[in-house]
Amino acid sequence: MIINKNSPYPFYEQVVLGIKEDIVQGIFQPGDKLLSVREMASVLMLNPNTVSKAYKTLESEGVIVTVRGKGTFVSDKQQRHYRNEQQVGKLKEALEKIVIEASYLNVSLPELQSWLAEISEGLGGNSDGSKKSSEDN
Amino acid sequence: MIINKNSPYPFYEQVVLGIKEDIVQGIFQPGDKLLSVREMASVLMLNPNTVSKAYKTLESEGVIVTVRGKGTFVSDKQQRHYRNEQQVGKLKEALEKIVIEASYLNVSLPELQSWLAEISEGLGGNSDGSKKSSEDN
Amino acid sequence: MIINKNSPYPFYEQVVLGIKEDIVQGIFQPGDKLLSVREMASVLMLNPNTVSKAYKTLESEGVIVTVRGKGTFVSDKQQRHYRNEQQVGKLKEALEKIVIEASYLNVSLPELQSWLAEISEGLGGNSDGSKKSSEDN
Amino acid sequence: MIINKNSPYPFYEQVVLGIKEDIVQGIFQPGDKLLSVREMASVLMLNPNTVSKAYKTLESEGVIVTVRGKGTFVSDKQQRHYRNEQQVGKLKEALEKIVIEASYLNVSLPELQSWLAEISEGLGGNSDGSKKSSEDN
DNA sequence: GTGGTCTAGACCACT
DNA sequence: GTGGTCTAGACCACA
Repeated sequence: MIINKNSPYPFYEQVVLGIKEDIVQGIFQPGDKLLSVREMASVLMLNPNTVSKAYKTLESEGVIVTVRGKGTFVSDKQQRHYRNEQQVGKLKEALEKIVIEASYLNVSLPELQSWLAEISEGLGGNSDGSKKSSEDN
Repeated sequence: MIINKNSPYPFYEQVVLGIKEDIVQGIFQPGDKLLSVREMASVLMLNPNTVSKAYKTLESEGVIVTVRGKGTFVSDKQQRHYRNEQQVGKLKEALEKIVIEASYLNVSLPELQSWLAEISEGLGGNSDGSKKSSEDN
Repeated sequence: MIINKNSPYPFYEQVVLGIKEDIVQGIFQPGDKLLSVREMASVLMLNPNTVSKAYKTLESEGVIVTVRGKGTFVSDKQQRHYRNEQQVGKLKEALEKIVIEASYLNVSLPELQSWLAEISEGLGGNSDGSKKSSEDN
Repeated sequence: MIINKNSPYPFYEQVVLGIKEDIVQGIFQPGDKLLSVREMASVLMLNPNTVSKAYKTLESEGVIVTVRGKGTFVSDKQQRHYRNEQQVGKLKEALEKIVIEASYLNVSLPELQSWLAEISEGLGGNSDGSKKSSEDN
């Protein structure tokens, strides 16, 4: 995971997304222990408060669970993979925004579609146990 | 155009997006005069400064042009439709974020693809003169 | 004289400058009669109020004089060519601003100097009677 | 930096220019942290919003970068020193205006040239590390 | 009438 | 602490 300090996205959101990405890719499996807030902060060169906020966000979304005195773990699949229609709505809205912006940047629909396929391919929605290398994250 | 006062997006960004959407849909044509800052503010129940900020943002993106003492107008297509690769990169990144979130919400790739098609259809990249009713905005 | 309706400069200032330019170039001589406000407005496709404001500005600077019932005339040289140190100060300040901006645009000093020479050449500070064609103004 | 509250230039533009000047003179170096919006506002006796607007303008020009929650910093030279021909055109136009006004104030070309040399000397396009005192600002 | 600038003061997100 | 957003209301320049 890399934090882009010049990104318009807040650091903590980048952490949230990065961890989700790792889980989607199967790098992290349910039950795996995450780095502690301090370790993660050290690795990413962020303020521990920032990492803490990210963990809290993930926990509120049910993605991870914190066990006092033990650490933070990736929660079970069932717990996270429920379909919140409200959030689905937001997602659709975000996609709509992208389509409008794309139109302004001369990015065609087929191009968007190919991006979509390409990204999905890259993430590899593999929910099986095959881990991917994460050396450069 | 409706401003969602509970949205996490700033009002002025919603205005920016809304106007872009109207232009993409052909409701606004190049050369058309937008509502004045005050009128728009009144219609949307926003502070004129907020609308002004949106207009300035759109102007800096080349979407509209303001003529002092006259008003604000939709600029010519040629002027806005250049392809800024940096912004295209951002767009792709945003799409990536969506794919990850989708995976989390149990939204499948085919579903995303169908959304994409559906949204594009709805906007209808019609660059001809046929205006669409704006009732459904 | 051409009014650039997309220029950041106000129309009336462009008119002021344009007339001064014509006088500097010798197209207008002391005593010459200017177009009436209405004629000038018609020629330049401007609102008469705008031209009127330009004329008033020029008159307050002593560049032209208005004779009631007769029209507006270029004033005598002596009257206009006095050296107002306050305005000279402003001029110097404006030049300073240009130098700073130039530095930001990678425009070197020699380049600025050559521009200066070139522009002066173009205007041709000819105070003799030789008129220049003004067809394209 | 001094804000002239009687100047025809907007405050925020004066701030923009003043900061650029400081950078050109080497008082501010790439990476240096600017005063916070509130501090600068306090020092200049302006409203924070006005300073904020200046900072945003500078950021949009690539002169400075803001890091959320951290502050505002002078950006790297490479990032800002690209040559935008459109802006160069504006610069030339501004110089032209000055030449015309100069002619009206009996300021000769040689005098303008000496001003130019003098100003450049004063700013001293020193890109080395030698800071200048800012007492005379 | 138009948009542009400025102020004062509030609240929020981020570090 | 930082900057970002929003409001309310004032004044000005321009057409």
